[in-house]
Amino acid sequence: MVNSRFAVAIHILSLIATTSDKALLTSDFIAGSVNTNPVVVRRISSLLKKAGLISSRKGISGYELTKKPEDISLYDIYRAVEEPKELFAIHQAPNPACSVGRQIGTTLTDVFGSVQQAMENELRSQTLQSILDRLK
Amino acid sequence: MVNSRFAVAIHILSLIATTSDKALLTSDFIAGSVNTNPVVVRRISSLLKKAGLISSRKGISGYELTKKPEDISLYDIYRAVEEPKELFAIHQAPNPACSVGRQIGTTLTDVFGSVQQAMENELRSQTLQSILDRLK
DNA sequence: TCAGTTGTAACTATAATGGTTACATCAAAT
DNA sequence: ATTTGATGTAACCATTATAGTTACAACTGA
Repeated sequence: MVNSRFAVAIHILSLIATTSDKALLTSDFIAGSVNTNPVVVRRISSLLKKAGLISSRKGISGYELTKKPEDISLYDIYRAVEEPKELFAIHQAPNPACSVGRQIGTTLTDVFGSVQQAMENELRSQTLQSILDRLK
Repeated sequence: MVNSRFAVAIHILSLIATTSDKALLTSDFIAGSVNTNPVVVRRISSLLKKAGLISSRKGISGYELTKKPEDISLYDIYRAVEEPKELFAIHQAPNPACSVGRQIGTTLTDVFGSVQQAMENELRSQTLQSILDRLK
């Protein structure tokens, strides 16, 4: 497998959304639920904070959502924790002396772009609230 | 970037489809167009061959498509060269003592599955022929 | 002042990937 | 038959991404 940051981010946000006593939500506590190291939680929380999805203050325990769960799409979360890289890489510098080599780059950019669009549209169609509904 | 096998596979198949003199299609020649090492080409060709998309014979130069370009979907190519792994990984062993931890696994499997479906459907909707059309 | 927490830098182990060398195997031309 | 040139594949290396970990500065409230 490649990368579980997205999954962990959703886990973290779900915990925050469903825990009424916010002071319980230390990175240690969250790490216990995710089953990882507290620093991993703080690292991902830091990304979610930069993206404006949660708030926290140094020295004080507790994280809070800054938006309602129905206003946080999975796309928002995805963009918060993933590098803005493409789904599929395109090999560098194909031979411009070859007809295929000359045009494959832009062609693949277009095609891969439409695939990525399809994926991102699906991510946009679901929210943290949809996740919470499924958890019940 | 992560993985350009898919892009290289499409490049290889496009070259095979558009080259009339099949004997020209050595791994060396293809590598010259892709701008990589011939072994990389043979490695990916081997996967395409296992998937039944092309044919070749040891000792004889030349690769050939075994199907018409309109009958090779991008999904077929994708499946030929990518490990059957999920788009997003799910963290292992979340805490079953926690309500979220207990249910997040199946929830994420469902949600990520629908996202992957969306992506794969888009891949199924395009073929090698659509790529060739764009190359003109 | 002190205990507990977040934020972050730094290091490590692991895994995936692409490039490379090497070589066995095979087919066709000579 | 020998030689030449090709595919098929194993093996190794360098690079990169990731998750886990240790360490510690900065901060808050008791």
